[in-house]
Amino acid sequence: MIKNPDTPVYTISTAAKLLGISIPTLRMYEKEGLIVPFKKESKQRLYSLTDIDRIKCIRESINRDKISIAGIKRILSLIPCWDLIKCTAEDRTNCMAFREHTKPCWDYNHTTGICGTKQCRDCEVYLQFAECSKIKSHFISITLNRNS
Amino acid sequence: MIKNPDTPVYTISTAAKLLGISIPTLRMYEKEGLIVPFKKESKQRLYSLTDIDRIKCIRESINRDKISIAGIKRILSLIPCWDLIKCTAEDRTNCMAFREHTKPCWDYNHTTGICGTKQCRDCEVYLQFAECSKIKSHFISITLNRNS
DNA sequence: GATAGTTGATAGCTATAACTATCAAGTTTA
DNA sequence: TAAACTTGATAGTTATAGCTATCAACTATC
Repeated sequence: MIKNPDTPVYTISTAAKLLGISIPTLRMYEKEGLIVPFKKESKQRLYSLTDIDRIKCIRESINRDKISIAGIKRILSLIPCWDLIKCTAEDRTNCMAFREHTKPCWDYNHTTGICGTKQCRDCEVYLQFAECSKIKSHFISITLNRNS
Repeated sequence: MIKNPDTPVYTISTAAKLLGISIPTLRMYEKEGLIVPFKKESKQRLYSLTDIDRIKCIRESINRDKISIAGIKRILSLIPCWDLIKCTAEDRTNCMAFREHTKPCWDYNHTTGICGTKQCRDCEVYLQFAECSKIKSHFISITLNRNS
């Protein structure tokens, strides 16, 4: 029996039911680069429990906090991925996710560096920031744990 | 002849003309906590050249980038003010701007710590992030200059 | 002291972001 | 092999965010 919350198990229809939203909405979030569901070879999407929680968080930002999707994308683009996965200086200068601030790193097509070697869905950057509030607390720990 | 771009010189009507927007819009941005114009004793507002540029930047985020005002507020709330002005640990735990992530630090009523001693408008945190793109580049310099 | 600007506040407009319904074609499952 | 899903895509709906007009009262400026 699978208990790992990161294992993709829910089809798009069950995910939509669990969240109380429509299927096209889930596809839109994906097209906007907010989520990266698992995809079978047949292109069928599967969502994990963490995915469901991530989408709940996105919906709270949109509905309760009135943050637009473009706003969420910019916020996610601020995650210091280069620091988490320890990019080389060369990796960084070649990386659009490092230079821009329009969308999350996992919405770029990475070919070089560490990002070229793994699926963004399985990357610690994606996994670590499923919850929205983690972003600020990450910056707090970065600044406070720094030895200046 | 005054050349300092931070000196408040423009009335609200000239600021509105320079930006091509209405006066109520400028007052709304202020009410939302996006800007902190100088106020004379008579409550009359005065805007500096830096203020004008700051508002231009806000308008680009809203109109071109489709980021909502609530989204801009959350982004500005991520600025590590505690790190810039070197808050004490006690200051931080008492500070809502440190604990929350809903609006910029300069939109809180600070009474204790360093923030209780000066006007937010004159604070380096406010002055340093007049330009939107400065936020990500600040995080970049924090992470890259860290001696781990 | 009269004209032009300011203040805060309320009410109304409008463009559009977020979402859903529906489609034909393909895939899964029993 | 049929029923129930899925896929991507387009077109339509709706709530509301962002903005403006306008108000009476107050303040600046000449």
